[in-house]
Order: sequence, then structure tokens, then C-alpha cells
Amino acid sequence: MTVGEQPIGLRERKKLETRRAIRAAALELFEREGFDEVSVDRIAAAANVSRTTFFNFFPTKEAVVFDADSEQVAQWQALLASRPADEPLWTALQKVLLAYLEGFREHLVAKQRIKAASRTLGASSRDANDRFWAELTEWAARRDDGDPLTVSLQLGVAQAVLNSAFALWDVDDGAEPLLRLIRRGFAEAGAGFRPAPSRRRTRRT
Amino acid sequence: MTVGEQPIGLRERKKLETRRAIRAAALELFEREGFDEVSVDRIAAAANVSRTTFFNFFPTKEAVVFDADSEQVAQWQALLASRPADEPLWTALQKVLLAYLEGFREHLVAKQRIKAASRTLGASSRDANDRFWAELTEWAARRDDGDPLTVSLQLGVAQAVLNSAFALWDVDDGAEPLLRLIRRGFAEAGAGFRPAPSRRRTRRT
DNA sequence: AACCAAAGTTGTACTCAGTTCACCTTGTGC
DNA sequence: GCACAAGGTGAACTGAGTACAACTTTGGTT
Repeated sequence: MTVGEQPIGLRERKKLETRRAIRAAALELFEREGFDEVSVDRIAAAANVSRTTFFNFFPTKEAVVFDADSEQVAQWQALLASRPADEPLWTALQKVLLAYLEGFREHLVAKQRIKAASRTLGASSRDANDRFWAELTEWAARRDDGDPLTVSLQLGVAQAVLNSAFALWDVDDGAEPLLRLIRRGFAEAGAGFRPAPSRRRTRRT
Repeated sequence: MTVGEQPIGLRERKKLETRRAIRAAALELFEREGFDEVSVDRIAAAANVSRTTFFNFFPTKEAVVFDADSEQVAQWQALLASRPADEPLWTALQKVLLAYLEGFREHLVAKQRIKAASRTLGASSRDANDRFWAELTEWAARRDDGDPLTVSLQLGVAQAVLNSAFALWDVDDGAEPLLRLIRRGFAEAGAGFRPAPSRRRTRRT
């Protein structure tokens, strides 16, 4: 499936394998018992690896859920590079985010399940895809030489669209409704919220 | 200054005093040495209080920076209650948030300074006023019986406006420029980002 | 004034996340 | 096969947050 197959040696392969083993063990435990109830010690044990090694691969316990691996990162970067330079930022943001999310439906469902079941994870509003926002921000700043507030606002609003969609999403319905919510969100937020003076409902009680 | 002066006993007064002492000690240490460099032990010592007592008042170390005290909460709730029920949500959000922020200029500056100097605080995107967003969300849901996605979006976008403003704000300029940024943010986000087909800049290099 | 229950404070002891470091183990290039 | 570096490990440490039993203070009762 990947493009360049042969160049990586045994070392690299083992490393990736270990990383996957840790993540797999962790996710399984999290799904079964909940994020807060599983200690790093137990994850390490379940993955046949030392605690120290766990922290060699993942900077925090949360990272095991949220950090992307090299494949995902590459996919993401290709996506960013694919948008034409003269496309309006708002349009590009929609396209990029939707394409990305569509590429990771199952992953999303797993993440959301774990997040929903954990007090601390839910609270720390580590959102949709997190580690990418920094990169996305740089990308936006690079391609758009407009007013910094305007750029930052559009990024923030895009994030708000995702947050709202995730918040209203019922995981058990699968990924499709989420994507629908996100598309609607982009449409509504893109149109703005200036109160229509005509449609003034005077509903009471 | 407060409305009901006499009803609270010595107990209550002492409690509030302790809370203030802890917060004052903490903020002073944070400003001088940075959030990450000051341990809860040292804060407690500086406030002449035990570690345990610290955690009786503040659930986490972060809370000492971000949690509002009873006065602030009351002010906030009055503000929410003051908006007419038939005012459009987007308008009400702007008014409420701006009024609130204007009421806490100095506090904002202090918070921002501490946040800017801390790696962990900056990362955990505990934003503008945090503990209020839950309340604000309920308030919005209660007053607006429209589509939940629309309501959630407007809240999210309002938060994006604040985030962007805070991000671009240079603390040393004082609170005024921040408020200007926020007002501009509300205007721009409220107008939406639908790409204007006319104004197509084909700037290159 | 002496007494008492409830509220508030404290020290102790614990769990767990995350860091540091010196020491092994193993893949790779020679 | 050998040397060296990349990677894995155990031990020991710091600091946040929790649990709890013992102590002190407040405010009301007799």
C-alpha cells in the first residue's frame, strides 16, 4: 500500500511495530476499562515493554490516543500541499478538513468512544485533531498574506465548526452524520450570524 | 460595595480571606518565577497554609489562576440575566462577553502574563474564561430554542473570536487593544467568510 | 463559663504521570 | 566477527492530586 517499500531496515520496522503494539494495547485497555482507570504501567506491561519505553514513544498518556503516526502525518501534509495557492482560505480549510476526516472514519469513532468515557480527557478540550492545528495555522499564515486577525479567525471558526459537530455527534451512528454536521457547520458559519432583522420571532414562555 | 453586607459570619469571612491569601501568594510567585517552576508546596508555604488546604480551595493548580471567585460569578450571572429574552443570540453573546471582559481588565493582563510564560498552561488551551463557557452554553440553550447546531456554532465562533484576539494581543499594550480586536472579530465573524468572488487577488511570490 | 457538634485545617501516606540517567542489548556498517 | 550507535531498561526522583484520621476553631446551647 505504501509507496516506497524496501528502504527501511529491521530497526525501523521493529520500532514501528513496538509503537503499534503499545498503541494497540492501550486502546484495547481504554475501550474496556476507560482512560482514567488504566495506568501507564499496565499499558507497558500489556505491550511487553518497559514504562520508560512507553514514554520514549509517547510524550504523554494522552498522546497514545491523539498523536498521529508517520503515515497520517504524511497524508495530512500531502493534503495541505494539494490546495491551489490562490484558493480562498475559507474554501481551502473546508476542503482540507473534510478530506482529512473522511480518511479516518473508523479511527474517529474509536477516539470519540474513549473520550466520551473519560472525565479528564473530556475536560481537557483536546479537540478534534489537535496536533495538526499548529501546522494548519502555519500553513494558513504562509499562504494568506492578509490581516492576521482575519486568518486566525477563520482557523478558529473552522475549529468551532468541528467542535460543534463532534459535540452533537452520536458515535453510535457512525461517521456519516458527523460529516454531514460538519458540512452544515461550514455553510452556516461561512454565511455569518448577523441577525436577520426580518425574521423576528416573539415567542414567549 | 457588595449588596448584602452583614449576614456572613466570621467563618465565611475567614474562608474568603484564606482563599484570597492563597491566590495572592500563588499569583505573585507565578509572575516572578513562572507557573511551571512553582510547586503547590511552595504556594501553600507562602500562604501560611497546608498543602491539603490548598486543595480544599482549588481543585487543581491551574484553578488558582483561572477559577473565578464568588463575586465574579455573581457579576457574570447578573450580566447573563440582563439580556432581553428576544435579543438575537449572536448580539447577546457579543454584549455579554465584551461587558464581562471590560469589567476585568487588570485581571486579564495578569492572567495573560502568567499564561504566556508557561509551557504547560499555554498548551492546554484553557482559554479566555473557561469555567464560564459551560454556564454560557446552558444559558444559550435555554434562551434559544433554535437548532442545536446553530446555537453551538455561535458559541464556538464567539470563543474563536476571543481566542484569536487573545492570541494576537500584546499584553504590554494594556487591555484596550484587546477589546478592539474582540470587537473587530465579532464584526468579521458575524459577517461570515464566504469568499467574495470579485476581490480575487492574484498576488504571486 | 463550660460544652458540644459541625466546619475547617493539618500531617501522613498513598497513587500515578512524567523526567533523568547510567547501564544493557541489538541491528548495522565495516 | 567487531565496534559503535540506536534503542530499550530499571531505578530513583519530583510533583500533582486523593484519602483519611486526628486536631483546632467557630458559633450556638445550657
